Amino acid sequence: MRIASWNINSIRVREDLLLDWVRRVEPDVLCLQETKVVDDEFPTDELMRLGYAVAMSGQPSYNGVAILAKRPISAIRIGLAGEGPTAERRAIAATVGGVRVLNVYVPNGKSIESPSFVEKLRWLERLRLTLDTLESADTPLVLCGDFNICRDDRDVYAPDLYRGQLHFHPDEQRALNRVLDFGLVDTFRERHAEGARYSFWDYRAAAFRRNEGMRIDYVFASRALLPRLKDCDIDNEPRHADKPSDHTPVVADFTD
DNA sequence: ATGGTAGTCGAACTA
Repeated sequence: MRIASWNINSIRVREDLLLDWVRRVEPDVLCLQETKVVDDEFPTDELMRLGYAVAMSGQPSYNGVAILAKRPISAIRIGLAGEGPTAERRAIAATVGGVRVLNVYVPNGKSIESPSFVEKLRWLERLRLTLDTLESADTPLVLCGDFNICRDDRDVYAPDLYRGQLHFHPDEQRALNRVLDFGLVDTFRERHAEGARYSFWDYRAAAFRRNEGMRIDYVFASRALLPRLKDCDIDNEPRHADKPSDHTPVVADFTD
């Protein structure tokens, strides 16, 4: 079972790139972030023609998450525990092929001095609360998405430049570790110890050409699912496109 | 080169 996560940065602009990638990689589950469309404008028909069912939670202009699956989708849940209908669309969960899948787009935080940074930390606390109250690490579960946090020095191209700054601040690293303490493991790190493997490169300053990136997108697996992990890797190919997303997909393979 | 680039929406905000 192949489960992938990709911050697509506007599904309207990236529709052809997405469909080409899906045809080539054929994920069983694809979690998308930053779709930036309301549900009516989501390319549901095109994806259905490729055999995918779609669960989505969109909003105008910003955010928006979706889960695409080649197998039937059930138990769809929009948002985090306790969120009202006006909350930003940053989380969606669904069950596919016996695996509980949580797809999240963690707030960026803007800067460590910003109130948005505090909101980012609180959002991660609510994610942990959602796991504690509604999920179990003793069943097959994947938590994936754009977390906007580098976990350690290997995950950022210039650790000494970014240390203590946004995406690489101990407060957000601690908040993410509290989420993982639920019973989740970084599947990429289970298979790859090397640094300089990134999932995001800023559009500016030829960052991708220089491989000046960050690993901020993850596929985490519950301790119950981890024994089924075959591999996890980052697919840089779509970042070479004419109009790429600034993120590239993370792909994890599990035995059925 | 004295910020850079991209998306949304149609000025300014987000990333």
